[in-house]
Amino acid sequence: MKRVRLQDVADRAGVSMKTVSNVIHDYLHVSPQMRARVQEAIDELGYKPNLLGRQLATGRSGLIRLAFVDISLPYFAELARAVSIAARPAGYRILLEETGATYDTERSLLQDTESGLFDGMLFQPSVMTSAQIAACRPDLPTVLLGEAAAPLTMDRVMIDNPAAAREITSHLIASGRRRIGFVGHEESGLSETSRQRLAGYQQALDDAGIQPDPSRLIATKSYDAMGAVTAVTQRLEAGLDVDALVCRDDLAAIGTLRALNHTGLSVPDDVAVTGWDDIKLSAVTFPSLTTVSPDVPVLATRALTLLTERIAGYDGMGRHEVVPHQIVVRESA
Amino acid sequence: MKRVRLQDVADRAGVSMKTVSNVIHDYLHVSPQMRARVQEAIDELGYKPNLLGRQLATGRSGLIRLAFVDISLPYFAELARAVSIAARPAGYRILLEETGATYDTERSLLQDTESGLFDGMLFQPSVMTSAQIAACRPDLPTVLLGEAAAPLTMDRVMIDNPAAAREITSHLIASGRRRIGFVGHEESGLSETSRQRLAGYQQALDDAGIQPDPSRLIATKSYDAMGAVTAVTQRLEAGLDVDALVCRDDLAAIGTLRALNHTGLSVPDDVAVTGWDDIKLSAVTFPSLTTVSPDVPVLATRALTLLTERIAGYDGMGRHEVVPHQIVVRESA
DNA sequence: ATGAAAGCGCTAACAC
DNA sequence: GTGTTAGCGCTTTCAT
Repeated sequence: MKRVRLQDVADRAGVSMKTVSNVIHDYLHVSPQMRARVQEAIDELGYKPNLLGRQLATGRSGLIRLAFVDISLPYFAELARAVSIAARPAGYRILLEETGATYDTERSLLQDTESGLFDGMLFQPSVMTSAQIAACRPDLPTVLLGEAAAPLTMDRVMIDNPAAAREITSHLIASGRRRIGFVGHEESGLSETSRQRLAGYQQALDDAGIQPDPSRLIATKSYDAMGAVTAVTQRLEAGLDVDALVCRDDLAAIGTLRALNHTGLSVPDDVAVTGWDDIKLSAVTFPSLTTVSPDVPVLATRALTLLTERIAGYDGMGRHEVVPHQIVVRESA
Repeated sequence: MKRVRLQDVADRAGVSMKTVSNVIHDYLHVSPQMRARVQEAIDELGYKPNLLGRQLATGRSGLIRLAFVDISLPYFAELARAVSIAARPAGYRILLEETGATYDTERSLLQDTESGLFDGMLFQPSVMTSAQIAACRPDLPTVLLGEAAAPLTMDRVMIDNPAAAREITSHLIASGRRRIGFVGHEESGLSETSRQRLAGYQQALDDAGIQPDPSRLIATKSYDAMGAVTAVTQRLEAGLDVDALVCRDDLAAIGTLRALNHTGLSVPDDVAVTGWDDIKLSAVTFPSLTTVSPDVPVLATRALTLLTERIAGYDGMGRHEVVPHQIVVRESA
């Protein structure tokens, strides 16, 4: 069975392409009998509009590029789901793009050598700095996600990281912890994310008159939980002295949980632990994680709204939106 | 700055569109000086080929639809990553589609009312039966993923579920367990996946001359870990008598771990636990999970190869491929 | 080795 | 209300 085109349907129904197009798009001013006749032809021929033709004619693809480090990191998987759910009613589909946290890949997202495929992009940078991003001036409508790098000229949606870090650290202090460490920042090349969370962590200590102790900072080699297992275990064996650990994200917290358990320390009795992201599994670890919970559905919705406005032609300065977060208190702290 | 088209570049360089096109596609027979002149025009104008035009002209979009239940389930996130990595060198991009495990959504994937956007589809069904899928006859080249429903006419890639279930259950038996339960199948409407894993589990018990005990089967209300926490906790409180639990997947196992810990039972001393999928976190739980590890990269690669062949026009019977798996023994069993 | 021109399938402005 | 027609930007025979 060969391909059926709009013209074929028109011929079959004895009308023009325009009329068939009207029927397909539920255009108002079509007489019922005409509509029925055309619909019949569509059904008989099994006509399916070819989206490539439509896209070329309208100049819009209905595709949004969603780019971040790695879909296998639970936070990003959950983010992708939220975005994909929010995109559907807006008539957009999501095309997945992973950067692997390399500069070249991130840059090539902004400096695309081809055009037309995407109507817009949602991009959570991880290694590019604000200045580098600003220098690229993507010609695709773009909204940045997360706390990393955002030039004033571009839209961005995030949660207030320093505030959240301060809150969750204060929660630990309020429960009597004093020897509070931090787990999960990069060994070198601190990301903006880590920087902001560390800043909030330190601020909370300062607020409470606690002297921050650099020996309680535990960097990791990778963003997965294993990186934290290795790093924390090693530092515990070296005599790390803490009664609480603020982790950069839930994966680091899960790794930390394992390292502590493995060393024979009990959570939260010996050491309290907090996470960040509130990934689904954080409620099921043992003990379950006290964590920072960003409102991901709102984040996705807002980002998509801003992007839609850009696509529609809005050309003003960058809007930097902050969406809500909360501290979810569970067993680990 | 307005859009630059192929014709603009051609005008600028004083050549025809064809020549510009040749340069862009690294066509062999172009004189070096011509190539240089055209390239200069491309650079000066900042020309970026419009993919929509190309797609319409070639009839191929370079897009593959990847459809499964829910990207926020770690196994699917890891699968998506593997597919997206395998797709890149083949020149394909991945468009994400979640079915939410509903019949209507799965069906609408196969009965698409539009065409042209995708060159092919990778689809892991979860609720449709083989007969239902066969009845739909998608007109898009399609390869099915996973053990669920696959008509003889369609390609499919999976691991040998009954064998793997039998192996991991036998591993428990070999380590002296006898009162072995199963966790994580659906309360009603057993999926093909659960059916096959239960079959292998039962086979292993039969092999060892152990009488399967239906009271040791623990169904769950959802595929997330929470479903297992609830179900297992409840059954433990009701006096469940087991020394091992084979879980349908790692999420169920993680939930089971928590339920056991919470009840004061130790893993693996009191109860051994096994998972399925070898998601990244299964190495970091405490205790870490003994689990079935499908070779996901190979699965993704093979699926993509079969799909590429279909796209290229292969029209033979369905190929049903089995990719390797192994039992990864960790602390939990 | 390069150019001319006919599509790819659909949309939308304009005419009737 | 419905038909005509000119693109959308690129590829691709077929000439030259």
